[in-house]
Amino acid sequence: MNTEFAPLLIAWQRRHGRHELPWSGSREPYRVWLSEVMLQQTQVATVRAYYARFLERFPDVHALAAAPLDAVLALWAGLGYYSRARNLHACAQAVAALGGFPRTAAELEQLPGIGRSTARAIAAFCFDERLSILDGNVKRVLARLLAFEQDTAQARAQRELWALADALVPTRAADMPAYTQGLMDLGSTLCTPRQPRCGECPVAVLCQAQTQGRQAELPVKSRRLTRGRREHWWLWLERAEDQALWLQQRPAKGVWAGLWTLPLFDSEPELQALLPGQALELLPRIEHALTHFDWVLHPRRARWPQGEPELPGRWVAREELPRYGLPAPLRKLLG
DNA sequence: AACCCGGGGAC
DNA sequence: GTCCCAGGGTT
Repeated sequence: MNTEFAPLLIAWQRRHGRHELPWSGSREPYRVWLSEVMLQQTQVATVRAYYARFLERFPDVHALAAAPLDAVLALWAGLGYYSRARNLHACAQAVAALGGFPRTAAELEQLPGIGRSTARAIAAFCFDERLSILDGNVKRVLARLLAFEQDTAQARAQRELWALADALVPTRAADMPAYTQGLMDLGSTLCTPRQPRCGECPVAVLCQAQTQGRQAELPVKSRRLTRGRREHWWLWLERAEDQALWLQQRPAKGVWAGLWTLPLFDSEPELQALLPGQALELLPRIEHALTHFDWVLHPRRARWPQGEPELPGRWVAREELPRYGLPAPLRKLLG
């Protein structure tokens, strides 16, 4: 098994793998790093447009390091997991100070926003380091290939999977890019969560799940989190003279960290208290699903005659909005 | 070890 | 609706 798997996967990747992605085949650390971070928990289809915009605006790590954090967040807005943007910026500055990206996974992993798997992906693609990634794709491929029965959410299972993954890497270092890409491509295009296409799989002959007909049962994942529910009232305040919006920046931690949003209130009376006696326009509720809770937002629209409300934030002119990072539901609300 | 962090694609 | 996604950071 150890010696048969990699050659089969590599040959398949070169012929049938994905070669048309914007970052395919790149060995430039900046481009590889940017793609890997954007692709964390985010699908290829979503990343494409963001990746192109980032490269255009920040062609290299020095351009990114020199940019204000707010400009990075504005460009990241809508992609989710905003700590990635903050860490991306901090990482760019660290790399610029170092004079370039480190060339080993161990060193890369010390940088902000680069964990074990991302560090190894960069090291494999750019520097041929013989260490395996372990993302969602690889966990699924390994669990099926080896009929790995443990709950992959458990720490012990993770440790074993890392060791198993490293035991499968190819002998020749120069094969690491194709091999690493092959793991991702296999998990993404054939060894899919549901209805895997085992008939086309290059390693079906080695696959214990395929032999046992248990593809649908593997991998085993336990964690089932209970989703909460939050409800807020959202004040859409427009200045009478020019329709400027009152926006406030979110704290550096928590949901929508660093993004700009309409003021949020825990109740309607709290919101109304800012505009005594004034009629509010009730807009349809917005239901926004996040990973850990469902968020119900009640937009209330009002005009502000002149001056400033007694709230944190600032007036933002309509034409200035593109320079601000707005969360996806607000972008939709404003149309 | 458990929890937090977005948004959307695919079914 | 549910599951998943080229995971990492914090507590």
